[in-house]
This record gives sequence, structure tokens and C-alpha cells, in this order.
Amino acid sequence: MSLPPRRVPPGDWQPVGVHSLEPNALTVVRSAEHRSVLAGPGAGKTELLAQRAAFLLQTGASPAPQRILAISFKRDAARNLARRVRQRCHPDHASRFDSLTFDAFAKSLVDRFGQALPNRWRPTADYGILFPKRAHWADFLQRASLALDNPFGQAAVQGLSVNYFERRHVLAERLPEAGWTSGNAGLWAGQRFWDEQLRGATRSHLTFPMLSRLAELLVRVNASVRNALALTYSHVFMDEFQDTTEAQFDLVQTIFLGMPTILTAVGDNKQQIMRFALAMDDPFGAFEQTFGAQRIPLLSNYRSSPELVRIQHVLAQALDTSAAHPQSKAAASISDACCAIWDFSSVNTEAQALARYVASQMREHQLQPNDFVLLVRQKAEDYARVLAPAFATAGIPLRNEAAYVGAQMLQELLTEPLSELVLLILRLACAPRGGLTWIEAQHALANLRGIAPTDDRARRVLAQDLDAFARRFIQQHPQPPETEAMARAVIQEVEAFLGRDALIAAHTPYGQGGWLAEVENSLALHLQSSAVQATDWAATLDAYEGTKALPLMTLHKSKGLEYHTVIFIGLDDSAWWSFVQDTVDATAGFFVAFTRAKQRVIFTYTPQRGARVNIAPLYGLLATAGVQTITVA
DNA sequence: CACTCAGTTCTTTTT
DNA sequence: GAACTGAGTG
Repeated sequence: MSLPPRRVPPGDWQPVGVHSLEPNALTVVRSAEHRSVLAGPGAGKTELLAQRAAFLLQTGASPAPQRILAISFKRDAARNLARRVRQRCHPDHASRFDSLTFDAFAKSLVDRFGQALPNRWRPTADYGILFPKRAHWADFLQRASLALDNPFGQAAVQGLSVNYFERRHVLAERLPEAGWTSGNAGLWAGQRFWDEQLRGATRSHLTFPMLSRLAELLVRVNASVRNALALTYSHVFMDEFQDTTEAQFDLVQTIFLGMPTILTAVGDNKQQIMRFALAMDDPFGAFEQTFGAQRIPLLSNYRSSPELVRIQHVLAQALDTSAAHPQSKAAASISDACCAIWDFSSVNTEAQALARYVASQMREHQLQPNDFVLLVRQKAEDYARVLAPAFATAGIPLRNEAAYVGAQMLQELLTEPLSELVLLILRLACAPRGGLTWIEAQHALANLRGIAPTDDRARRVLAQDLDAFARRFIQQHPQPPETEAMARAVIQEVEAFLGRDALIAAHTPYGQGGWLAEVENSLALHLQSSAVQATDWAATLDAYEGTKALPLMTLHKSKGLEYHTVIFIGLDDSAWWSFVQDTVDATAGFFVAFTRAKQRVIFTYTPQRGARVNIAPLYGLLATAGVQTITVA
């Protein structure tokens, strides 16, 4: 395999490792201006960003030692993008691509420069991360209202809304360098909260949104930090931009507004389902206005069949009347209706009929269980209890991605760095060398050991190490672990090889509290329970990853994923209780669920779970699109 | 102890 | 809309 090129003239540059890009995507890839990219479902926005990185690095538009900063919301999105750039670019280029989550970026600024903050805002160097629950806010407001130095009286502070205190009084605006002057109870309580979190204990305790605010203040008052960042990063990508919060956008503005750095924001306003997590109302509009960015829509859908795209557009228009009609670039592979509503008389007949249906579709179209997904809006466990036995009878293992293993949710455990590393090494132990596993394992280990991509000698030694360990491991453990103790021993052994210190150094949260132990515990539990259903290592690892099981998850967890067939269970008022309160958010959720499908979407309904009066508008949209309701006996 | 009632949670990311 | 919690009451 030859390495990707080091230098290409802009005119000769071609997309890497992909057949073609639509004209608008190519415009964005080559753009030298701020761009706001509206990319609907299946438009290939991760691929667009990976191609743009390749273009900028390979043509010298981002020349060494300048770098590209890619900011995502979720860890796995950040990792996926980094992986794609690694696959498409020379190692020298890929190493100048920083793919981080927003929170990691803000935290890195506070960690590096936080001690340069003004006194009243400076956290202790050993600050901890706070994940507040509702009770934390209620408790604080109660205490603050009773404080002797409360100048506004108990009633005024108690009158502040527990639900809105954080967004209105803690994070609402940029931090004033000299602190807030207590003009009213809200300002006073907000400042008091900050003071308590910064100085109320021997070390500070801060939330991630607070870190965003602190990072913004610190670049605002330190021109040298700001200049260093703006000079380091020639280009910045912002992924899933529809979920951006005010605090995050302010940070981006303070660093990059008026600087030569070129920004690219990519996302889909119709998929904004995180408003309750403080996302901005119209982040694209704000970005276009403040940065003078030009909006450009992507017009292709590489995921869904033409008929599904047609229905999607009906839903899209309900969310954004100006939404462009995307063109499907995926062929239909089924001949019957691609969308239907199935009415059942009870949850049991529903479960049995769906299990039989999935089994027959798997045979008819040569599909795997994980080509299907069962989506629910909430409380996945309640649905799993009824559905799992019926699917088991049909020979299809069901897997609730939101179920807990130990203290962790299954879906989260699988994206934990430790889980990924252990799995990679175990896969390597029972697979031939070469291939993607081998490349990824080498990369991960090189990262852990701090070996530069250019250090060929160290890389050869590492490859030999890895190979030797894998061979020895499979000799000593020809069978997967039967007991939890054995699973623990296996994990300890892999961890010893990786190097516990290196692991903690590369993933700092593992050094704090008992988190590493918690992850190890969940890992052991899940590895052991995966081994129970399997006869050999390969099957154990498949069970661990769930590659042979039918996933069941909430629609929120399905964001960014795709399946041949989506089965949405329970299109009724009780699951969609929030529809009346926030119709836009709920409709966006409905859109997200629908657009996960490549070929088919089935909605199910049973009066057992609730009426369908409040969500009649959703049924109305489907009816407008010509979707039929079928009563299943 | 059993009851009522009011309030809350449902959906979630992040080192 | 349903299921739960916690405070207060008989």
C-alpha cells in the first residue's frame, strides 16, 4: 500500500478514496471563506470534512506548522473524523489534524492557561469536574436564599427558577472580568454560585459549560493566547453545529472573529434534538451573521432510497419551509412499500409479529440482525422486556444498547477508550495480521507509547511487541473467560501490556477517582456475559460488540447511525408526552428517527400504550406523504 | 400504615 | 400520559 501524496497542486487535487462528491460539497472542500453547510441526513458531512482536511493539508492551503482544528460534540464523532483523515492522508499531514470534542477543547485551554485568569475567576489547578443534578441547583438556591449576606431577601432568591437558574444566571453571558455587580437577586446568586464552585472547597468544581465560559474569558483577557490559537489553526471545522450552545459560540467568536482562521460549520438544523441541553435557537443564522459566512446546502442523500427521501422531504418542510429537496443517490432494494404504520391490538401481538417479520426479511433479503433497529422514544428497558422474549423465540438476540452493565450504559462502555483498546488487542489475538484491526491496533499503541508517526524504527519494534503479545495471549487463553474472575484476569493482562501508566497519561479521566476501576468492572461483566453465549473468542467478541444482535435504543442514541430497516415502536401520545410542549423539538426527533433508514421505516401503534390525539400532526405528515396504516391481526 | 396530593421525570453530551 | 417520590394527614 502506497502512502497518500505529500503535496498536490490545488488544480490537480482529487477527492481521496471516494467515487465522487456533489458540486456543492466540492465547493466547500476547496473554499477559502467561512462556510455554513446545511447537510441533511445521509449527505455525507463527515466525509466532506475528511475530504476538506485532505485538500487543505495536501495542497498546502494549511501549510506546516499550521494545524486544522475539528470540533465535534461526541467523542465517537471526533474519533471517527480523525480516523477518516488518517486513512486518507499521509501521517505527516494527519498529525496536523486535531479532532476534539468541544468540551475537551475548552478544558485544554483552562488546563494550559487557567492560571492566567483574573483572581476572582481563577480555579485551583487541581479542579474537578462537576456533573450537577437538579438537586444540586435546588440545594444551592435554598442555601443562598438563607445566607446572612443575601442582600435581596430570602423570597427573591427562592423565587428563582431551579430549572432555569443555570442557563439564566450562571451561563447566560460572557463573564465580566471584574465580576457581576449585584443589581438583582439573579446576578447575586449567579456570582455566588461561581464563587462557591471556584473557592467554596479546597479545590474548585466546575461544569463543562462553566469551563467554556472560563476559556472564553481567558482568551479575551490574554491577547497572546488568542493570537497563538488563531495563528496555530489556519482552519476550524465545527461538526453537528446545530447543537452549539451560546457559551461555545462565544468562545469561538472571541478566539477567531477578525482573525485569518477560516471556519466551516456543518450540521442540520432539522436534526436539532438537544435544545433542552442549552443548544442555541439558530446557530447557523448567528454564525452567518457574525462571521459573514456564506450558507450552502448539500443536495444529495447517499443513505436513503428515492421513495424514502421523498417522504423525508415532507417531514423536513414541517421543520424548515425553506429546506432544499435532496436527491437520493441510493437505489431501492425492496419492491413493496418503504413506509407503513402498523396497528396492533396488544403489545404481545406486536412483539410476535415484529419478530416473525424481521426473521422473514432476514431470509428474503440476506440481512443480518443489525441491519435492523428497534427505536423507541424513551424507557428502552420497558420495551425490551416485552420484545426480547418474542425475538429470542424467532432466534434473534435482542440487545438493549441503553441497558446498564455495572455502572455504565452498554453503548457508553463500548466507546470507552479502555474498552476499545482491549477489544482491538483481543481481536488481533484471534485474527490474522494485516487488515484494519492490525493498522488500528498499531496506531492506538503508538499513541499510547508516544511514538511519532515518522519514527519507523520504533514502529517496527512496536509491531513486533504487539504480534508477540497477541500470539502468547491466544496460546495461554485459547478459550474465552468462563467466570467473571477469569474475565478480570484477561483484562488485567491486556492492561499490563498496554501499560497502566500510559493509559492514564493518554486518558486523564482514568487517573481521577475510581473511574478506571468502574470501567474495568463493567468491561469484565460484559466480557464474561458475552462469553457465556459463545463457544470461541471470535463469537465472544461479536457478542461483546453486538454485531450479531438486533439493537434496540432510544431515537436520541440513534443519531448519526443508519440501518436498512427502522422499526419505530409506539407512535403514541404517552411516548411523545413532550410533543405539546415543544412541537418543534419533538418533530425534529421524529425526523431523526425516520432518516436513520436506508430502505424501510415501520411505525407501530397499539391503543394499550396510549392515544394518538396530541401527536395527530405527526400522523398527518405521514398521511400527506401517502403512508398507509395497516391493521395487523 | 395507608392514603392523598403535588411535584417531577421521561429524551442527554462532556475529562 | 404514566409512574414514581416525598411530604403531609387521618
